[in-house]
Amino acid sequence: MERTYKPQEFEKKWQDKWFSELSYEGKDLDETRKKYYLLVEFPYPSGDSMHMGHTRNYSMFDAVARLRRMKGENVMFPMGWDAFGLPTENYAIKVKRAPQDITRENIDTFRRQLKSLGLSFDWSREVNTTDPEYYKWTQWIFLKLYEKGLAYKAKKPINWCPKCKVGCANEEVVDGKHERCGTEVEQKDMDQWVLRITEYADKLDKDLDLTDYVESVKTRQRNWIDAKTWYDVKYQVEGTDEYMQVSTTRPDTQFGATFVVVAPEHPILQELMGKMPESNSEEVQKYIESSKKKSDLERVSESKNKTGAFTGLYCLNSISGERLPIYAADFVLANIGTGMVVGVPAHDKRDFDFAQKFNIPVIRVIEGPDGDRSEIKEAKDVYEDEGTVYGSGFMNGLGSEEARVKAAEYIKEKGIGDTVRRYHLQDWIFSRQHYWGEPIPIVHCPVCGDVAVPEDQLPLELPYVKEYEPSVTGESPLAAMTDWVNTKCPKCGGDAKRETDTMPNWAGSSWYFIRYTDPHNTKAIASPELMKYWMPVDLYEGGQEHVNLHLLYSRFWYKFLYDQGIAPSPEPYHKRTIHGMVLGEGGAKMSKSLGNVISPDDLISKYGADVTRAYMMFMGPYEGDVVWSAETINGVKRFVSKYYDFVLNAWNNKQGESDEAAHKALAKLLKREEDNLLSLKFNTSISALMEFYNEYSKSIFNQEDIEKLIIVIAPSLPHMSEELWSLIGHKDSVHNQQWPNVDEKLLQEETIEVPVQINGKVRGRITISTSDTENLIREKVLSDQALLGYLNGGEIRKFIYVPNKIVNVVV
RNA sequence: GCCAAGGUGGUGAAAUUGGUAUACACGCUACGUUCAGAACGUAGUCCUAGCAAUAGGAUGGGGGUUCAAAUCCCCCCCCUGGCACCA
Repeated sequence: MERTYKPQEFEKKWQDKWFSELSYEGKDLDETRKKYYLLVEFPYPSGDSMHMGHTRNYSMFDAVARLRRMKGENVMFPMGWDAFGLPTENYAIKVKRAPQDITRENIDTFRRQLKSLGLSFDWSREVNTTDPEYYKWTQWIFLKLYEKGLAYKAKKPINWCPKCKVGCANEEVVDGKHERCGTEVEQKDMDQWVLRITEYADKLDKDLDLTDYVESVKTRQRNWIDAKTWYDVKYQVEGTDEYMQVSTTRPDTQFGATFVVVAPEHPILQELMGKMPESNSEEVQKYIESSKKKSDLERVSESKNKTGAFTGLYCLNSISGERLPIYAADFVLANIGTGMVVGVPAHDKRDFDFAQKFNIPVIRVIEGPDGDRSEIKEAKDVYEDEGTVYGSGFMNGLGSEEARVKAAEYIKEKGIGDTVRRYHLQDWIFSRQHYWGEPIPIVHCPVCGDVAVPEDQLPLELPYVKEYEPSVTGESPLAAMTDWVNTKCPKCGGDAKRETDTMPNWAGSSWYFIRYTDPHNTKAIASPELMKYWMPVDLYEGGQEHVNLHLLYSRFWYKFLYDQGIAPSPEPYHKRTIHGMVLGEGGAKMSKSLGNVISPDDLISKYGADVTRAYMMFMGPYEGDVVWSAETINGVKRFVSKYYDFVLNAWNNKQGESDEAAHKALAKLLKREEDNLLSLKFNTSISALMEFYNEYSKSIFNQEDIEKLIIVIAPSLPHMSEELWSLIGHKDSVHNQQWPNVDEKLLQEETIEVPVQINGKVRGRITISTSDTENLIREKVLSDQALLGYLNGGEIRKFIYVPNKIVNVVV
């Protein structure tokens, strides 16, 4: 049969109408309705077309936005552009055009593509991180951080390509080599701006309890922060007045310490060099030289085979009083703890490996389960868990945790050390030696030092330059712009130079969700009333690649603004969920080089926006990766066009009363759609529609039910729903209709079929009334001849009836 | 090594969270429609035995709890992501 469903003939018409009437605006300060702030990660507008991943994520959440609006909520569903960054800069260098112009064109493409999917974004709130009116406030937040001492300058290593003579971003370094030329990159120390995120590390960890993120996101945030209490203790070097600042997280094992290890690059080794016996100092010097040549990768890959050098020196363990030999070894890292570690071979695998190699004794001090104190002879016996402490003086008999408390008291009392909070999370290096980012609003004055650009001079605009390549000194291309660089000091008026580093691409995305609440405000990042009304974000959906850094950075900025009395809540996002990826046919990542990229434009012109969207939802569960299949989309297309004909036929054959079964099933369908979409089960929301169609497409419906047949598909098939709505004579939009309240009575069945098991095996089913008592059901089962056959006249030991679910008879 | 999420038909996947395993869709098979293809329609499709009714088996493997396990507990295997000599 020829299908009448021709989406190309009406989708554009409805999109034009939707977007010209701005019907999807979230209404500010509307206290009559529940507000719902639905945030999807904004895209990086690359030079290629929009990705299938965007298509899928946005389609899914557009259904949620549309459903919630129909349920009467005041939904804000905004969109914008995260447009600073390297891909555009590299492309600009290649084609010798301004990134500003390229970005504008890319955004136009992306906006057109999003609109051609019929996504109901609130375009009146569009933001663009590269717009000076936007980054004015990014710079303003930076100055606030600077003012509060949370932005500071420090020498930090950057990746330096000696061949191209440029600094490169981490993303440009693949396997230790510069992506562009294949040369091995070096580390070069440069003055850089750093944000003191570690100041917020404990809050960022603890306040995860205030949120409703999916558990895996919380875990990943916690692991990334990895906050630990360290115990730094001073050990005197025997025969000298030098002290070693040794660090551990397990002071409960201190009495098992049999040696001390220093990272080879640690400066204390040079200080001790003169005190070492000559043969030892030579050996240590040689060891330091050789380990300098090793890359990080080599260090790790050799981890099984420990290396090191004995200094010939000993120190006194100030907790146990033991005399410990001091070694230099590169399995200890200079930047972890104090770079000096106590070796406890019985309770640390690495220490054990080292002790074996250098014939150092192994002393056990923590009991295993059931009081196990057996000797540690092999690597597999090493006991790293906690337990009762023995052979440890003042800590004897305590559990590991209590022992640590005791140890902390002890070292503080004796004045030999202290506890320190340390994190895996490092302070955030905020400088980039690139052009396409927000200029850092600082002026370097030879008299006054670093001076903040006054607020009324913001935005500090990025000037157009001729060359976008980083300069041969490793500085940003802005350094060559002498007109721009040379300025006056805002404080003393003397000659001064501007900071030429720019901000990382994480900057603009760290607060965009705030700007959406009040995107055109020229006086503040957003008005307090609007922030208070809309924040926090109710649901933030995004990719797992942003779960570590972006989430942490944006929570950090938001918490900082909260502490300044600007942001209205301690956390920016109430809930955070993660989508899966769309993979190419066969399961490989879609990429230009593999040639397996599917363009949303092609799909929309071939199948229409609704089929594309519904297919994206149907492919698989939201959190999982899905594999593109050209064949499967036909199934969805088939269903969508059949449903279109079904509604039109139902309209032509409509009666005063719907078939009772169909009427009830429709009520259930509305409930299922609502439940599925709100719990992000997009795939089953589409199957539910298919099931209903398969069962009731030949049924008779009345006018009211036909309208519901159209409303129920409005969230997931918005164009077709709108078209059908107008075809049956409505002038207003289906998307402005109320989502029907379902009569609970229609969801209840009076009679149902329940399976009957004999000894756990299904042997038949009986029809019961939902109000039947257990006794009545027992009678029904025992009077069923077919079921009696299975009982074999045996004695009934147990009769189980789970109301409305199942009967099990145990014989 | 550690952390996280998984493993269900030929394929993508469902399973009201302990209650009829495999819904829905793809693919495949047969028949029909069609000049042909595409598209469409009807029927079938977890495995084994049987013409059939039916019986037995099956959710990575093994054990356990329970009237009842894909789901809960213990051990093992495999795939995917992240972190990684973090003391």
